[in-house]
Amino acid sequence: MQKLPEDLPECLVFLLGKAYQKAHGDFKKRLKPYGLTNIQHLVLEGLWYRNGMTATEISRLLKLDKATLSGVLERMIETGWIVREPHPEDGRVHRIFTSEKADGLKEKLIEERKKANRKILARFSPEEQEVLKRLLWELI
Amino acid sequence: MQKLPEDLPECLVFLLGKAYQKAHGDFKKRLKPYGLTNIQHLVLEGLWYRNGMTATEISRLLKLDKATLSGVLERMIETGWIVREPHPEDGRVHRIFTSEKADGLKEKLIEERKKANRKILARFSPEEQEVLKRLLWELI
DNA sequence: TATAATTAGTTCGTACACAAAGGATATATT
DNA sequence: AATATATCCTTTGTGTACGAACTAATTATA
Repeated sequence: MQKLPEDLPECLVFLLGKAYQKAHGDFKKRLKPYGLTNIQHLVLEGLWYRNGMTATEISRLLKLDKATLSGVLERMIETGWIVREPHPEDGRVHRIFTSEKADGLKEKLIEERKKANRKILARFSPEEQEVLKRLLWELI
Repeated sequence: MQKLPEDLPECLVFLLGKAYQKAHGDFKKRLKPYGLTNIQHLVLEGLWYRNGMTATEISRLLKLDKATLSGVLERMIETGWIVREPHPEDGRVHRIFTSEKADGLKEKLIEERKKANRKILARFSPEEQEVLKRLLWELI
């Protein structure tokens, strides 16, 4: 990247934004052939971890805003990645399950994420990889 | 953060997203009293570095999509943070300048960014801070 | 000099982020 | 039972992010 204003390149707010922009963009391209967005992929990974969660549980687990999630889930139902079933005991709640279409692609989709991750990390030594992960994890 | 699916916590795509989410959210709160968004603040910093840039130059310098920038600049003109002047020699081009309102708050606004940055880095040792910055920088 | 290619900027469409407010249902309190 | 409170989820509004198509103006080429 070219020269930047003042000490902006020292600023984590800026650096994290651009690093995220890059990683997000790379992964986005990988998912495009599947017709999935990054967030939709993340929701699937959440459901493969624990199928049948409610929207609120998904929101908490993946730190996704519930207002945002509402629209994401709606689109994923329309495109057949997930199904929604009413909760038998609580009329407010709907439980979310992955579809057969999604489950059929599970291994491939998880592998795409891992590939994207490996590509990002490829430029670092194993020690650097661990440090970076640890520091980012501490930020969260 | 609570327990997460599979090896997702190992994934840089995910970690960067959440770290960005956090840093962005913190800074956003700081800027709220000024009526500025994060991106608008970034544009001002860019202009304080080199006033009179065109939209395309700002876009390249700060890695902002030109379609996105178009709307951002429009709102910043409406709210009086910047002014736009036609280029005397090239009819396609408009040059962007910071307003007096913006310049009057320059020191405060830059200090807010630095404070946000220091808060993020506070949990790390000086060595860790440098490593984190270097690794993120290499990603970009 | 007519035409092609390039460049600056806008507009459109889709998706996400998130604050705030609202509707529906469930539970607790009186 | 009636009211209050809490929870689940959606809707609305504003601000990005970005691909794609488009206009207008400029420059290069035949």
